[in-house]
Amino acid sequence: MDTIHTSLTIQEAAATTGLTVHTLRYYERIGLLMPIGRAANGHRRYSQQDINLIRTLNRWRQTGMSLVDIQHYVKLIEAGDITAGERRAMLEAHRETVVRQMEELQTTLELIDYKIQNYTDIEEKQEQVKA
Amino acid sequence: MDTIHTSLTIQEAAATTGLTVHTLRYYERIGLLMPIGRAANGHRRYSQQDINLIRTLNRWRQTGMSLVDIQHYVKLIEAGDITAGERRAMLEAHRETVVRQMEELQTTLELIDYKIQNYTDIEEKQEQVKA
DNA sequence: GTACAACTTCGAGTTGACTCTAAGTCAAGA
DNA sequence: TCTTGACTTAGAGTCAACTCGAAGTTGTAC
Repeated sequence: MDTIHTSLTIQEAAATTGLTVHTLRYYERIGLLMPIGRAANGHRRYSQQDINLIRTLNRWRQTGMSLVDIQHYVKLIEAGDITAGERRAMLEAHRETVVRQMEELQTTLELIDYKIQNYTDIEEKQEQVKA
Repeated sequence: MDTIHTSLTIQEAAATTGLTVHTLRYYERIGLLMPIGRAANGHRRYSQQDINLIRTLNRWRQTGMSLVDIQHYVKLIEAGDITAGERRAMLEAHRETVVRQMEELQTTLELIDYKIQNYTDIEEKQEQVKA
């Protein structure tokens, strides 16, 4: 049966978000996700909105925001538009850390390229000796 | 006494590398750093070469290379020029992960800016209501 | 000569973020 | 009906990377 589902099971949610079912339940348990809707049998059903939120939170996670801070961010969302200013402030702070990370990665990239060149030179010298 | 020291104490090494003295000793203990030279009293003395290596390893760390992989990298350095090819391979692999991280950060940056704009719009609407 | 601070080792404890297990419920298929 | 497999909860276990504490040594400052 190819149900046109507007909501996803936990397996499907895991598949589309790249998290595991364990992690999805864990996130909900620690209050990082608002309680997810349930089917008649008690099983979780993830709405498209849930999925979008999870994708967003996952981006914050993967760029170094802690679970505690993300928790706070979600609380702000739940509290409604009145918290828009505070949410903006959080994102502006996170923006700074993202920019700093990019700078560090850029510097590291240059170091890597420099060292790769060094190692390549050494390898070429070794080839010459053999020849 | 302003000694012109060519080598640094563990405190000084911590200060210039941004690591803690605990972490410096920990790194040495797990074999991530080759044994550091000692003064007559048994205290560690970090040479400029040690400091340079620590700075480099710290870059690999802060861009996501695991301690186990860094350990391996240091072993290769200790083994000399013969390992240049393997070191180059490691750095080429790490280069890939660094580039991927940068891409992810860039995407996240765009999402952050989009959301900051959203929140700013909401805040402006709230100002209008008050006025 | 004794207090003090900085060092030493070794092992234990902590933190953040999962990850897994046990025990149980429930619906669909053979 | 019985098995199978996905789901549920609560709590325990794991892992990487530190981080700290205890007990002891040493070198300068008063």
